[in-house]
Amino acid sequence: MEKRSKIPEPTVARLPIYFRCLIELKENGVAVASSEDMAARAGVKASQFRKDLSYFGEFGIQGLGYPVSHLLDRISSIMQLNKEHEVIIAGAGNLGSALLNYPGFQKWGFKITRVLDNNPQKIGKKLGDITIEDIQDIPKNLNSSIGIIAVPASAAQQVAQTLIQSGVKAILNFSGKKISPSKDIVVRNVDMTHELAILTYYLSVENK
Amino acid sequence: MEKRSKIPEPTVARLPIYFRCLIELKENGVAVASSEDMAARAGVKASQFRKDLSYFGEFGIQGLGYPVSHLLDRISSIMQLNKEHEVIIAGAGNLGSALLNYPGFQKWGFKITRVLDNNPQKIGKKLGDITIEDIQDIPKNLNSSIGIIAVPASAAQQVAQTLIQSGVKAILNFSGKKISPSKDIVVRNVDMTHELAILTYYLSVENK
DNA sequence: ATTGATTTGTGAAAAATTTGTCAATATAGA
DNA sequence: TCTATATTGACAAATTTTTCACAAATCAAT
Repeated sequence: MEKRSKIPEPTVARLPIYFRCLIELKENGVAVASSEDMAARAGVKASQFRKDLSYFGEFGIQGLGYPVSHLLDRISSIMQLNKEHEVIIAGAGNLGSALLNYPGFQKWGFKITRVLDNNPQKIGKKLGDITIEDIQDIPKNLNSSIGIIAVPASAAQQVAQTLIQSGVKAILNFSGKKISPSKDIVVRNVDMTHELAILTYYLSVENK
Repeated sequence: MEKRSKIPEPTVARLPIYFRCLIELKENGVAVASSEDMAARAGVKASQFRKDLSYFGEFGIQGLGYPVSHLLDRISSIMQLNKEHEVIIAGAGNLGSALLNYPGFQKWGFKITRVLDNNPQKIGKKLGDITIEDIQDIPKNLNSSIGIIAVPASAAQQVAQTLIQSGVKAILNFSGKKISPSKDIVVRNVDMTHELAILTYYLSVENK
């Protein structure tokens, strides 16, 4: 595992889409799918699907198509979805709770192991099976490499630092506040307010 | 309002980032900011910031920079963030509740006016100030142009249809299921599971 | 074994997006 | 008023990403 550096990021972002399509096909008992089939399901061009895969190897059979099960295994392995990942959620508010119970996570192998907060009212309370812990008391070397920031914008940077200190290597940030980049830490930002704003922009151009 | 068609979508997606930076600058009492300042805050190159703005007009003063307040007004108006937007949430589960209380929405002028569900256990119950309504009973002509889908994947397509029938023109879809595109309806998908998968991919290439 | 119908993988072309550069222009100070 | 400094807006170049198009490969049928 060393040479697959320069994969375009749009390609990486499409892999989960393909993964989802393949699961569906497998559940439907489809054994083989052509790039046209896959592309139609995924909402992309067939040539794009083939090009995307080509960065990782050759998975198809010319004249036939792609063996669903095999391709699923391969993409699974490329994205590391063949193993379980422990995830820490920082922020036991509405969003944190929603994420804890988000059905998709478990299905894809993401297991929430801890929920943190700094509110004394919440610390010690249970959220499902999990007891909310004081974010201050978090040990240094956890083996969760993924952290989710579901705290208010004002606390985001501080929380990020804490997570990183406890060994988190990848952060999914819902706070809306940009986190100043740290070496070797991968961050993705999801900003739901931005998404709504993008919608209203397009609404206004549609009704030109 | 008619000619601003071909704006690159990455440009549109950056406007909310600029918007957020400008709010911060204004709150800090900064009157003028250069493209360098703005770009550093937004995490982009200065030339990109200027290029992005150039699609919409000229907002800066050469030798000086951009008057924060004026630029804020302009971007506000371009993105329609100078008016309030009514939003319907479909799905009164954990995610729906989280979105209802999401502090960012109100601040940017998005007002949740209705929460819908199909679960008889939930219909009639209150969620904050809002009474959960039966999604079947929704009238045809609401003046909310934005709907949020926060239901399980299996129900997503059906719910989308219902929302569209009641006048929704833009959909923010959290279900993970692709919604088959309808004419004149803008859809954006947020898939949190995909985001985690993208993180695990990058984790594995980082540790190459 | 040969033919015909498919469909992949890929190199090259096209399109889209980002970045660099600089003339034009505004401000502030002498 | 003139000069030095700063910074925009836009054009051009560079880079990235998508799309095209076709040779090579596989299968099924004769």
